[in-house]
Amino acid sequence: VPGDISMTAALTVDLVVLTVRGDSLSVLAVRRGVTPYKGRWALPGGFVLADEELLDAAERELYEETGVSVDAHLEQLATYGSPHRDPRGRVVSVAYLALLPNLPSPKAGTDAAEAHWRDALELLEKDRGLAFDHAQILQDGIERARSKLEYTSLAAAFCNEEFTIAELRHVYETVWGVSLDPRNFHRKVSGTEGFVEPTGRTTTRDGGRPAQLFRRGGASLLHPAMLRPGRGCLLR
Amino acid sequence: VPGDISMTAALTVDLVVLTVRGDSLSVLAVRRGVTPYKGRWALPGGFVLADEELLDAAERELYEETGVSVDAHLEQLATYGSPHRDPRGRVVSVAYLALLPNLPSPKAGTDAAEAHWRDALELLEKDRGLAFDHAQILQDGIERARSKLEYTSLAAAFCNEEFTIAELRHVYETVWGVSLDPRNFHRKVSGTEGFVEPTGRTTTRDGGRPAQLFRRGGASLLHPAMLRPGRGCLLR
DNA sequence: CGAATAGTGTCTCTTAGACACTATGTC
DNA sequence: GACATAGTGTCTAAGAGACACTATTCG
Repeated sequence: VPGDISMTAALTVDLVVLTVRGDSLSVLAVRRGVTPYKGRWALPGGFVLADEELLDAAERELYEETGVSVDAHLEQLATYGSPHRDPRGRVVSVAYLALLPNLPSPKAGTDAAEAHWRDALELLEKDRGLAFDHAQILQDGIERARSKLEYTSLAAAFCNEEFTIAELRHVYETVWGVSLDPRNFHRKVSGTEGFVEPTGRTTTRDGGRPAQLFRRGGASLLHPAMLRPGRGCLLR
Repeated sequence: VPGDISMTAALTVDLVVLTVRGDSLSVLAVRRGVTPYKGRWALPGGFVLADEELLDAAERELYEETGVSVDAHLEQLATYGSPHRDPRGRVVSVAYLALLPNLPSPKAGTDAAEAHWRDALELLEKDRGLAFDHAQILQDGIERARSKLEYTSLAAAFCNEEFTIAELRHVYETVWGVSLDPRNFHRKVSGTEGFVEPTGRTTTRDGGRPAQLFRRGGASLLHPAMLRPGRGCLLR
């Protein structure tokens, strides 16, 4: 390691794991059992191993907390390295954003740390603060997810292998916190080539007329974009 | 610093400093004087000090290399931490993206390290490789800049305090590597509230009819977006 | 049958893009 | 005047959003 005035830091990955459960955007949170911030909610995460890639560390933590190994979207969010963000010393955290379908078994392969689904917005507002700077990280993760729904096909990462258009719409409505016209949404999604592919099968799990089932299409960037409604001509 | 299987890493910031010079998108590069990668081009950067914020470290490096302290856009790009990206040991680099107007004095407050403007795309293709993983970082920085021009008013960060619509258009054309219709571009920019504000002054520096001068407007997000032309219905 | 959800058709308004045309400076 | 660049008007095609209407299941 090079010398001079350099400095070393401990290196962690923290995860913002989002899913849609019922009508709420949920995030995976753990209750801290040790100081500092004992008893407070925190994002799951842990130290990067000596010879480990950052992304591998994130995947490992995700697996340890949820049992999920594939089928999840995982991307680097941002890095947080304020000198005193951790009272124990200089700890730099590389945050990752994961988007998951609503899992049948919420925390299958859980080890000691007990992970819980919490309403993401509620966790931000109440509970007078998450541990460390995790409120900021969560806020950034939510905003990233919201904006990526606009111009990518990432919303499908919140759905199961097979899903209906209505379920996909429910993802948008929940993440954005808005209502969308079902008819326009249907026309838009089915008209955007590569967004979804019909499987030929149908389901009646939502009642009413059977709905076609779709899987994710090949496109990752949407054109034209699926714009969030209710924004004026410009924003800050 | 907590114990167990944790690990510490040296922490650096690297800068992707972009500007538009003539008809080329240029990036600030330094020629390495020491091993490893001696004699190769690299992005400017350096170690984070013991009690320093990451953003402060990036601002400090930017100032040391260019003499620029304000008026520049500076944002975190991504973090690169492969175990062996630096042969000297585990070095994690937090990359920042800076967008500057074409400076009258390219490297005013330069210290020992000599920084040069290089054509960004040329540097990526020729020169058989930048040092470390800097080609990847540069690639990511360029792509970030390109996509942010679409939905933010960031293009004005490449211009001086006062600029003409044609100069702003030239930024888009250079960064995206396309040609835009001057008439439609003018109508679009002047019709998007908050993008630019007229100063009342004019200039004839481009020849022809005098052009109005503008300054940056209050908006940072553009609605509707300024979409890159020549993209089909979807990508990738 | 009625209730519920799926999916289509149609209309209007806004915007992108193409391009004719006018405006105002320099040589 | 010729030339160059600035800026406006107009037309067309495509997408967003509103919403009437048809389709297909369950009870």
